[in-house]
Amino acid sequence: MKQTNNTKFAILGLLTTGCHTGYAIKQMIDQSLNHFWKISYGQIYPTLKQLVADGLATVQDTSQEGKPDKKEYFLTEKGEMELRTWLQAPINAIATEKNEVLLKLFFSRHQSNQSTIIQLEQYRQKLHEHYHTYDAIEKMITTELFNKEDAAFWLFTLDYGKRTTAAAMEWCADTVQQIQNWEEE
Amino acid sequence: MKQTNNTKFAILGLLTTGCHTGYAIKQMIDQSLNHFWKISYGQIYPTLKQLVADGLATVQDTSQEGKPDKKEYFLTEKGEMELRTWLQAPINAIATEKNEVLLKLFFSRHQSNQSTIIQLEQYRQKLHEHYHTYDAIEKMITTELFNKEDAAFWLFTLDYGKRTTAAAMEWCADTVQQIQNWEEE
DNA sequence: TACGTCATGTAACCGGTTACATGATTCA
DNA sequence: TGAATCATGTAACCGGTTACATGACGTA
Repeated sequence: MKQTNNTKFAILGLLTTGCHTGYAIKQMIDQSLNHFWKISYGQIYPTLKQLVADGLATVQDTSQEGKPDKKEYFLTEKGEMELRTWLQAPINAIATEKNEVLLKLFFSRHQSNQSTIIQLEQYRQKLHEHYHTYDAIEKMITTELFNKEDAAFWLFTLDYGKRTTAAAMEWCADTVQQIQNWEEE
Repeated sequence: MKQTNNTKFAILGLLTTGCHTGYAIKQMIDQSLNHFWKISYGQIYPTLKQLVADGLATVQDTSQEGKPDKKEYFLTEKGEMELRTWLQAPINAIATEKNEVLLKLFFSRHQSNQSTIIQLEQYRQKLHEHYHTYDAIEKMITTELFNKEDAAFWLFTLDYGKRTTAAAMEWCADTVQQIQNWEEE
């Protein structure tokens, strides 16, 4: 029994945010949803086609000046209803995120403490970069003129990213510290 | 160009923790690695077979009293080397974890604030349960006699889970609070 | 005899990425 | 003429789950 296909709803939702082409959807995902959802063209275009087939969206060929033609998709009423129904449906179990660093740490008695520390420091560095990305997106949303109603929710998702990333960074620092303390004994 | 196949290394690593059968590996994963890695039998058994084919492990049929026969796998020296090499290899980019709650929140202007709050509360409840699971595993590791060298690292991974979960729970509470404040204006 | 645990395995399916193909338009 | 951006699309592949099949052994 399958349950998810949340990607379909991600696209359904993005069609309400001013994105109406596969290309625009992809850009939006890479810019703003990147920290909790990502989709490739290999999914986007077939899904859009499917939405039309299911009567959840309509297409329309549009020619532009100075740019190639594009296909614009718009939600139908049925599509909007589908989105709202999904929004209210209870969430499934929290997905297990695969964490390569934790997996390595789990088996780290097989390597030197120094090697483990290097891994943790590298991880912290990456988390740090992520954190700054969140900051940058946050500034973009607050300064550029987006739909104000959407913006509040988008900032919430960024806050989530910042908080959990900050917690992970602290953990990194503390764990490195603890391993270093072993050495001194 | 593929990169990962970390699952192979997860199994390689688990063979050093006292697990020597596919069944035991599965149990270990469900009990202790569940929050950052999970593997189904559909991957375990074929992978074990592959490890032997690649000379990274050996098999041996063992009959037990009072239990069915089993196949015991042991790392070869080549297998141990493979594990150590992987441990020291730099981590790839941090994987994007798909978060259904954040996805819904992102589009939540399409539903009532009350519905959004319900979702967030349900999420917080699930995080809460996860937190208690971490606590339980932590107690198990500290009380039962495990390899002490392994135990320290295992506790680090649990600490990570607890800290990031705690941060997420706080975010939930604060976000609900903010949405409720809107109503009062 | 039926249930629970221990134990091994695989075929079908599915969500998703990667790599590739194509082509319009603009600008340096 | 060649690079950058805008734009659409798909076939091959892959990691992984699900559902199913099988069976030994102990215990109620």
